[in-house]
Amino acid sequence: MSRSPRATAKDVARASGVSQTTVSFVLNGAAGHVSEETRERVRQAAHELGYVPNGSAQALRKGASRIVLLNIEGAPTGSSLGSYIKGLDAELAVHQHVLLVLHGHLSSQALSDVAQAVSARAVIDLGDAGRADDLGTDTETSLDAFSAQADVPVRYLVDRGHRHLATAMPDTPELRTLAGLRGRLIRRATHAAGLPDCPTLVLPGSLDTAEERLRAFRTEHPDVTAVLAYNDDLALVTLAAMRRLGLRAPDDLAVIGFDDTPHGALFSPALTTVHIDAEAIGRSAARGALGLPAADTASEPAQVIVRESA
Amino acid sequence: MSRSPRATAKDVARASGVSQTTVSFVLNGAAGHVSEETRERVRQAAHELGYVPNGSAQALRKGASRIVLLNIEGAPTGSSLGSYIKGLDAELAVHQHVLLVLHGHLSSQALSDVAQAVSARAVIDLGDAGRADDLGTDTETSLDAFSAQADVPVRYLVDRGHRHLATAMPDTPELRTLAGLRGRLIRRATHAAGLPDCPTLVLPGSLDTAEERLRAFRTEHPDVTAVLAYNDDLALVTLAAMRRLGLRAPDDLAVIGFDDTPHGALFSPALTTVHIDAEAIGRSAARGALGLPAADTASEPAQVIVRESA
DNA sequence: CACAGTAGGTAAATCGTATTACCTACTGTC
DNA sequence: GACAGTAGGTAATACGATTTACCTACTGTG
Repeated sequence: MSRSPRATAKDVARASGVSQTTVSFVLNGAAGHVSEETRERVRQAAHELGYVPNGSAQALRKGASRIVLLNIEGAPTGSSLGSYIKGLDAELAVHQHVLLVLHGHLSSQALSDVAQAVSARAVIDLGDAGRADDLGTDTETSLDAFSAQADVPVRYLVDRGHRHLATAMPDTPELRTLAGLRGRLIRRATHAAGLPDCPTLVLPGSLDTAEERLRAFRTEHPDVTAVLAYNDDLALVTLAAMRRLGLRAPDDLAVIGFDDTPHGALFSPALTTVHIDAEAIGRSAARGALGLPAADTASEPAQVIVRESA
Repeated sequence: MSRSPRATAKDVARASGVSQTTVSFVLNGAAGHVSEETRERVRQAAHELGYVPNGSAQALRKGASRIVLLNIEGAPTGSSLGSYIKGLDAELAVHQHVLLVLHGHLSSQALSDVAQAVSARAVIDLGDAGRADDLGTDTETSLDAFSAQADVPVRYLVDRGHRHLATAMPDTPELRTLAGLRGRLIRRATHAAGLPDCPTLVLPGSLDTAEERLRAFRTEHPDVTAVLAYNDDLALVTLAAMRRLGLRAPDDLAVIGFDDTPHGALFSPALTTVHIDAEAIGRSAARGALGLPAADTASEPAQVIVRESA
């Protein structure tokens, strides 16, 4: 079917007895006047030869490739970030683009170097929120959308009578920028709800240290009755530490996660969490990156999945 | 520092008073005779202009880009696959390559089309194991290395007196190929250990159905005393289903996971799991893809992290 | 002095595509 | 029958790098 050196536009031209120019016109549906017969002949030949345009050549000529860069700063893609990527990827695929995910930690400079190297069509930098420290501007980035629904769980907790909330944040540098953003949004939401200041419980991955930290936090902030964790993983750490300390959720302390990962339901007590339509956010981020008008289907609002822990 | 249109080799040439040919020779450290003075002058100019070679042009000329494709078939990167990617990414970065991760589900054809479109330097296809159905050939792909250490947990269980083992596999199509491979390797290991046939417990993500399935499985295979799950997530589903049925691990049924994810330690009973040096496997996969000799530092062997569940 | 060899460098072709600027019929209109 | 307009198409160039083939001193050697 396809010989070793793959067919070029010139090959297609030769096979269909026209010039390479015409091939290009036909295959790009461009303006050049070409008769319907010829169009068909060219399409045929292209199909038979298994012609796939060389992306590098296209990128060189047009100044931009069909690659969109996503920098996730080493964050794990298991949670809603995974769905986000899925949506992004799917929507890009519709428009013949591919998503290039950078899992490493890059400086802003390194990132833009890679961007140039592949002539990226667009760059989505989830580490950017940490660099540009002015959350005030309404850039409405995907990150914003990602974390914006912080007030949904806050309202839920308030409705249940909680007034002293706290956030649980990871101490790993990988997540600092993303976590920082979500933390600020939560604080903004509590403030808007007229609640007192919202202290932060910094938790490590290790259970031993977590227990330690939680104990200290409880004595320092005895009036806190509910914890909003950065994500489900951290919420589970909190619950596990509570179990060690003999505390029960939600009575001693209510815990609510973020992301609706599968693990949450398995735990005992089952984790109450916030479901975000990350896939839709990803799709809309894709449209944004490509400069397309916003999609017709908006994303569903955030939703509290009520289980046992809050 | 860097004006809008980024500097090309021609700009560097002009700035340092040489031809573009010379610039290319200097920057690639190639054979062409160039005096040390000139070299230095060119490097200076390149640095000052913030010159980054245009990857598309390079790819076009050389026939291959500095991009390596990884198809993960939509699998979540939270577990050891995440570490694998991290290692792959890091090692590739050392050699100035970038990893392009495809999260969608592509046909073999679509994959090779993308590969051509970006002139990929190499393609690593984790879905490939499912397509090429002859596990017999010793291709020693990264997948092989990935799942090869199946006999470590089997030996561990046998040492503890278990003789009737089972595997727990997901019913999601995303993971079928990877899971299938690991399942076959486990079966091969049990067979090599002279154990009786090893039935498969197919588990869904939903806890309700899981409970159902487990109950049925227990009546059908009453002699099974230990379960090797495809990964930690599935192991936790098993444990949660057991709790619902009033079963205790490890006494009623021993459960062992795969991947050593953080959640395992949080659970009660804490999950016994298999730690794989996935990052090293990733690094070596990178070297393989680039055609480099195998690294000096081999990966550590698989290791059972003994906690409570087995 | 003639001639080879080398150090230091450059012009030009090439990769595969998109696009601009042409060019050649042919048709209709007055 | 002159002239405009259009349908259908092509030649040539540019994108930015790599690489081959060449070119010009200059140096040493017999």
